[in-house]
Amino acid sequence: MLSEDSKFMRPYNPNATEKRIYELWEKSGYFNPDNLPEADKGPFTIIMPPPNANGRLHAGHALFVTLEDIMTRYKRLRGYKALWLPGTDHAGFETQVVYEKKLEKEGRSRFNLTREELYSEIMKFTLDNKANTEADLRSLGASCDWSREKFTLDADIIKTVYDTFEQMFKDDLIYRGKRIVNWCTKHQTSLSDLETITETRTDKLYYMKYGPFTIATSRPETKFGDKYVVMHPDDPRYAEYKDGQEIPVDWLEGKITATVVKDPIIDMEFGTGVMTITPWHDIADFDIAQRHNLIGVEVIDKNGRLTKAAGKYEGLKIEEARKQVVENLKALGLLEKEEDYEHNVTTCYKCGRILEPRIMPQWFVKMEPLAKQAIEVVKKGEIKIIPDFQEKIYFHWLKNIRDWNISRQIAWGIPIPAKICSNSECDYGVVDLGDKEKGKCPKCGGELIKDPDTFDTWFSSGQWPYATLGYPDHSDFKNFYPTDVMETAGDILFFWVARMIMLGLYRTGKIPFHTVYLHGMVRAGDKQKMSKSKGNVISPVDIGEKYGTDALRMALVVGNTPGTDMALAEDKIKAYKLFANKLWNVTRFILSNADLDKYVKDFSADTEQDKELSSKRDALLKDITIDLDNYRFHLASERLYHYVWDELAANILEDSKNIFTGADNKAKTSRQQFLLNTLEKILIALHPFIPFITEEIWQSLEKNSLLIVEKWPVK
RNA sequence: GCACCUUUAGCUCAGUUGGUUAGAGCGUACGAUUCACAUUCGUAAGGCCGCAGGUUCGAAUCCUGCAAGGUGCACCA
Repeated sequence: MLSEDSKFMRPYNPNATEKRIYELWEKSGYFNPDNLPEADKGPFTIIMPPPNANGRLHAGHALFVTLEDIMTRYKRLRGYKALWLPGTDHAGFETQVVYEKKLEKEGRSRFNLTREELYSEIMKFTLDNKANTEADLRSLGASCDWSREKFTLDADIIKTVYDTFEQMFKDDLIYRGKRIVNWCTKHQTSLSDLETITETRTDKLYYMKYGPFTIATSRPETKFGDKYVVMHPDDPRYAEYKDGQEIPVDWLEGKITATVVKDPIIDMEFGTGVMTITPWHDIADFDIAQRHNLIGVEVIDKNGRLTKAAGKYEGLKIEEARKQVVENLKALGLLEKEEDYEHNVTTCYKCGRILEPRIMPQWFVKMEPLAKQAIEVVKKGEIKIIPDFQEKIYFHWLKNIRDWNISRQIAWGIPIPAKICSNSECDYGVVDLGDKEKGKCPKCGGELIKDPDTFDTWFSSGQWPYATLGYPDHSDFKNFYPTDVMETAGDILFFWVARMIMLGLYRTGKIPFHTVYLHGMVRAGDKQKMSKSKGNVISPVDIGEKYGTDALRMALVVGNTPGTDMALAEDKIKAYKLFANKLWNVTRFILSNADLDKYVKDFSADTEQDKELSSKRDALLKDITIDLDNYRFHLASERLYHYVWDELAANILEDSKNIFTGADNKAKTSRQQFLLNTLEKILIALHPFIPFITEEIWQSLEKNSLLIVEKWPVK
C-alpha cells in the first residue's frame, strides 16, 4: 500500500517542498482569475497593501500575507474568480529616510547630491528591494496574480494620480495656501498632522514683564516678531485695554509698540490670562492671527536658527538662543519668575526632533466634504470595519479632521504637476499637467516655476484600489471594482484606509471595498515591540526556513483576533511544525492501511460508526465554513487543528487499528474509504491556512489535479 | 482634557449571538512508549474570568461605576 521508498516514510521536509510547490502553482496560472474557467460565483478581489520597497519583509508583513492568502485561497476553492493584486510602494518619505540613514552610514549626505542624483540613487535602491519583496512574498506562499502586479511609480498609476489632482483642483477640493505646517529641521520637509507624534515634556515656563502685563511663555526665543498681546474679552483684570489699542513696551531690543487683541480662545485661568503670539511658529497662534488678520514675522528659519528679525541673536540655534534671551531678560529685569510645567510638543515621527511649525505655501486637500461622505458609507453599513470598535475611532478622527497638507519638500516621490509662484511669500499655484502654464504670476507678477515638491506618498496610495485596476476604462476596473476586502494594519486606518474611502468615493463615485479587516501588531514573544536594537526580531523568511512556512502561518493565525496585537514566540511556531508533522503521519498511516486505487470518490459510509463519524466531520466542515465567511480565521484554524490532532489522529486512527486487525471486512472497507475521504476533505479545508504541505500531500493522492483549485467540501 | 482598547491558568491568548463541571498552546509534575509520529500518548496540579453594584431563572459574556495598563486624538501660552 505504501512502498518503502515513499516520501511518507520520511519526515516532512518543508525546505525541499515549498519552492517546488510554489512553482507548480505559479506555472498553473491559477493565481490569475482569468484562468479559473469553472469559477462561477463571480469575482472576489483583494488589493494587496503594497509593502514599502525599502527592506525585507518583517513579521507584520507575514501576518497580512497569511490573512489575505487565506481569504483568497478560500474563495478560490469556493469557486470565485479570486483576484489578489500584488504591488509595492515607493513609500516617499519613509524610503527617503531609510536611504538617508544609509548615506549617513557611508559618511555621505543627501545635501551634497542634486535632487536628480538623489532620486536616481533611491530608485535603484528601491528597485533592488522591490525584487527582494517579491521573492519574500513568494516564499510566504502568497497566491497573488503576478501578471497584474503594480508599483506606485508605474506610469499609469502616476497618470491616475495626476488626473485626480487636476480634477480636485477644478472642483475646489485642492488649494494652494500659505498656512502653518509641521516642519522637520532634520529632514527639511513639511509633514502632515498624521506624521507627527505628540510627546509630553517638562519645560520651564517663563513669566516676563511685557509693558503693563506679565506674560507666560515656554519659548522666549520666539518673542521678537510679536507685537501683539492677547487676552480674553471678558477678563475684568484687563477691561481697561481695548481691542486694537497700542501700548508702549520695553523689550529686549528696546522700545516697541504692542497691539492689544481680544480673543475668547484665551484661558483666563492659565498663567496671567495674557499672552503674546507667534503666528509664524505656533499653530494656535496662527489661528488667532488668521481670525484677526494679523501680520506674522518669521523668527526661525528652515534649519532651526533665528532669523534677522531676532537682531543680534540671528543665526543662533533655538536652544542656545533661549539661553541667551533668558539671561538678557534677567539682566534687563524683565524676567519675573520661571517654573516647571508639563506640556506637549509635536515631534517628527521618524527622528523625534521637535517640529518647528512654520508658514509656507503648500498644497492642501479640503477634507470636510470628503470626510462627510466617508462617514456616511460606514454609518450606512456599506463599508463594514472589522473589528467594529475601529469604526468609532474612524468616526472620531473624521469628525475632527483638518485639511491635509500633501506637499513634501523631498526628492523621492511623485512630482507635483503644478506651476507655482517663485516668490516664496506668494501662495499662487496652478495645476499644470501639460506644461502649458507660462509667464507671470497673476497674483503678484512673480515668475511661474515648476513646483519642486513631491506628493505625500499617501495621496497616491490613497488611490490604490482604483488606480491598480486601471480606472476608468480598463476591463479590470469594470470587473473587479468595488473590491471586496481591504485587509491591513490597524495603525494605518487614518493614513490609508480612510483616505482610500474618501478618494475612492470622490473619484469613482463608489466605495473601494465593502469590508475592512484590520489586524493588530505582531510583537515579540514577551509582548515587546520587535526592533533590531532589541534583537528580538523574527524574520519570517528565516523562520520559514527553520520550521516551514506553514508552521509560521498557522502560528500567526491561530488565536489571533482582529485588531488585537499578538505575541509571536518561537515556541508557538515550533508547535505548528509538529502539527505539520502530525498531518504528514496521519497521511502515512492512512495510505499504509487503505488502498488508494480502490478509493471511491463519492463514498458514503457503510457502518453506523462511520456514518456518525462522517456526519461529525461534516458538521465541523460546516462550522469552519461559517467561521471563514465571517472572518473568524483564528477559530477556523484552531478547530481544524483540534480535529486533526484530537479527533482524527487520537481517536479515529487508534480505533481504526482495531478494525484493520479484525475480521469484519465490511467495516474494514468502510473505514478505509472513510479515511481517504476525510483526508481529502480535511486537506482542502486546511489548504488556505497551510497551503504547502496540503498541496504536497494532495499531489500524492490525486495525480492530475491541483489542490489550489479543488472544490470546497461544503456547499 | 476627550476618545478607544485591554484586564480569564505561571506565560501568551481563545471563549461566535448570555445556557451544564470556563478552554487551547507553551511551561510544570508524574508515568508509559521498539505500535503512523526526528516523537507521541496518558494522568495531574494550576482560575473569586480586574473590583463593586445592577438586569436575568441563569452573566467571563449585557448595563452602571471604579481601578490598573496601553493606544489614539486635541491650538492651553
